Amino acid sequence: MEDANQMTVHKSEATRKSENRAQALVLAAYNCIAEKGFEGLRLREIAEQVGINHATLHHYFPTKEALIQAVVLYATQRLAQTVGASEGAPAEQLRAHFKLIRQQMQEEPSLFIVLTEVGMRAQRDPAIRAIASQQAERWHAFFVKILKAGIEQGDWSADLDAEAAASTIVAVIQSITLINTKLSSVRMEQALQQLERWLVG
Amino acid sequence: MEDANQMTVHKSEATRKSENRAQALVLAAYNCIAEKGFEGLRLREIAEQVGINHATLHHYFPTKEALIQAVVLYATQRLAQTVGASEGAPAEQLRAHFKLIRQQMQEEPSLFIVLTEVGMRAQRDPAIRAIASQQAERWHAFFVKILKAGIEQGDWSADLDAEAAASTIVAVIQSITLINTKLSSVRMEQALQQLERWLVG
Amino acid sequence: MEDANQMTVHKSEATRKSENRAQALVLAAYNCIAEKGFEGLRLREIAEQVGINHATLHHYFPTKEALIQAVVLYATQRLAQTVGASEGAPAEQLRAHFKLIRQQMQEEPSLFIVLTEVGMRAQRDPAIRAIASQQAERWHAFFVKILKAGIEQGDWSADLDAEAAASTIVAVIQSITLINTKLSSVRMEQALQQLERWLVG
Amino acid sequence: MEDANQMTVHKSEATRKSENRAQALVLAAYNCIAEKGFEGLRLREIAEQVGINHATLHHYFPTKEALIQAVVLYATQRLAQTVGASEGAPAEQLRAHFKLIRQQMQEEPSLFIVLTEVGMRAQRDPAIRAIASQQAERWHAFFVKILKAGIEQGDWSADLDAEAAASTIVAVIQSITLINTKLSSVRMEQALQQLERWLVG
DNA sequence: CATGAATGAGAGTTCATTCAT
DNA sequence: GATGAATGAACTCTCATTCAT
Repeated sequence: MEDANQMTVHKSEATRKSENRAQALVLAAYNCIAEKGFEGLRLREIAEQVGINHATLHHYFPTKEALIQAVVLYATQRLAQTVGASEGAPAEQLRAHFKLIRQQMQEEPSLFIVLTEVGMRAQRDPAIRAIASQQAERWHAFFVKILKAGIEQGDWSADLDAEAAASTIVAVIQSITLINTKLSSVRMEQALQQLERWLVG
Repeated sequence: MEDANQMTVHKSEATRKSENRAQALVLAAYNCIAEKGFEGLRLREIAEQVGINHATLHHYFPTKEALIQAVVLYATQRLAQTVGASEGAPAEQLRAHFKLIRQQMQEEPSLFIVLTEVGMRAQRDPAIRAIASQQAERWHAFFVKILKAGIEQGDWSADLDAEAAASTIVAVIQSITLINTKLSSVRMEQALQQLERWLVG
Repeated sequence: MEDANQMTVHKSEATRKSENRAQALVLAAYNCIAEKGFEGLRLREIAEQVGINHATLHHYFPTKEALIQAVVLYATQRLAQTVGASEGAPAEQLRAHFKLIRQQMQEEPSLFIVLTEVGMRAQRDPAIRAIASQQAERWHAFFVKILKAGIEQGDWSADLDAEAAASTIVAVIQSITLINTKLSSVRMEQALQQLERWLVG
Repeated sequence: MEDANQMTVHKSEATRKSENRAQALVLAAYNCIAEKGFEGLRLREIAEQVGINHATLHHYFPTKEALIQAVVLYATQRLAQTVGASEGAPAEQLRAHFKLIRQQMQEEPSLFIVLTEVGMRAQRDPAIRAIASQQAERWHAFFVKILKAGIEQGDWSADLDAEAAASTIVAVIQSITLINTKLSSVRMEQALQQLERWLVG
């Protein structure tokens, strides 16, 4: 521990600056993807936003792919922060979680846009799939755990298939930002509420 | 008259050949998008697959955008064919419809992949949004109609919000192909089944 | 003669239509060049303006070059119509001619624009040079004839170099439409008037 | 400090090399335009002449238009160098200036060819017009100044309209290279001499 | 004569990546 | 680490021309 700390402290000046810059690049790329999708991601633009030369970017991320993977990791981890913190009875947890997600969707819809982009890309890119599906599994497991606990405590009927219900929840949330017209965002809100009603009355 | 007719026939042969070509191009582009996404769509490749010079492609579709729009129209219309043909009692219709979609998903998952790509692109491209959202609305309306009929006939509780439930259904279906790992496709299957259970017991 | 006439008469229905169309194409090309220069001349556009298919254009003019040469001939001949019709005393003729040119420049500046384009192209294209320089010579000769007649009649000093003065006149007229800003068009008007003053007081 | 200076020197070496490249590209484009006009300007060819990849050209000039504007600036500035350096009495200045221009025309007729191309293009391209007309104005003003000074000193009659005469001079010079046949170049020489005779006897 | 279809050559432009400094 | 310069591969799109019908 001490060693690790010392090392961290020791390297901090150079390393932290480097990490900050890497993080700044990831953030800029993240925003760019939210706005224009992977299709619109340009390394020169990202570098410019962070205020460095585009060639310098390659010191932090050797290839475009490497930067993208960092963005994928960042996005999935941000979602993970939303997950897992809730407490209380299972039904209560679920309600709280839905609330958190609805908040997040309103405050920062870009996260869900990026996650959808990531999902599409994961279909084609195994490296990204590895990162994304791991996170999806974790999320799914989170819901399963709550649902099972709820079934045990009688919150839900023993007939409820926890695995299936968790899948549905994840599916709905994942599709939530797919279509972004005002009309559709109303639709998506309705969908989430309906899910809640089915599950937690 | 006969001559004129013959000419007409003659023309229609040429026209049909031309339309076939255009359709072949749309199909090739459709498959390409299913495989690699919009990001991986290359006009030269499409032309090559159809067996024509890439310049000839511009004879049928003046710009890449025009070709893409044709693909979007084709994909949404293919989905539309699945919708609407069902008969019987509302709950039965819904069940039949879910079955059709599950079949389609297994027989031709590419359709749903393309539709998701279209959904993403619709966020940024108004022309595509116009095509896609129109179709989404039609689909949503289709479910609302069934659900309302079912509520009237007592298939579902009067408490069920038809609009919201329809939104949920569309959301789940739309997200169904987002993650395509074998594991996840099991998940999506589960999600659809869960939906069915909630709705039609 | 009779034969020629008969042939002309005989062919007139088909031939005249054909010639009309060829003429229409030349006119359309002429206007296009006046607007956008040779650089902006597109066969498809010309054909469309005349209302025929672009492939059909090649029945009238086998190549783009052939059409351009026809335009060059047309433009130089239009200028020739302005030249040569004047009558009266030499100084009077010159004055009248300047007046005509000033009129033409105001009524149809495009002619002079096209002629300048032709002049530039003649530098590079021998076929065009042959057409254009022949006309320029004719024009120059026209001024020389007037000036010499005027010198004989005492309108101008015997010191006046008719050849040189004619060259100056042609040069000024040719440059007249080169720069087209409002300011410049004032300048060009001044230049013509100054020439007149020098020559005819 | 020395280090910093060295760095500055170092940088200037790189900068100078870069500027040389840019200048070389402008020169190559200039020559190309002189030979084939704007119509015949091909970026790949220019890059090849300078010995770089055509993509590298875009490092120096982001678009073709930018390169063209640089050529326009270069050509007008070269002409400007001829203008303005003369000394002595007005009539003498004018004579000297005509001599300079005649020299320049013989030594490097391409400058005048390019300037004419620029003039044509200025009609359609506002950005080029801004550059070119500014230079034309400067040139015109130069002649006006000389002529007015000459009128004051009695070199020319007070009747001479300095503005108009200056316009004529500019017009003649501008048209000088329009037609380039040997015959015509004799004509242009004559035109310039006639102008001189009218003005400075 | 007229046309839609097809083509080849080539245009300007983009962009991730590499490399010497 | 940082940078400007350079590159190659690929992109979409244009256009005069040809040809079968």
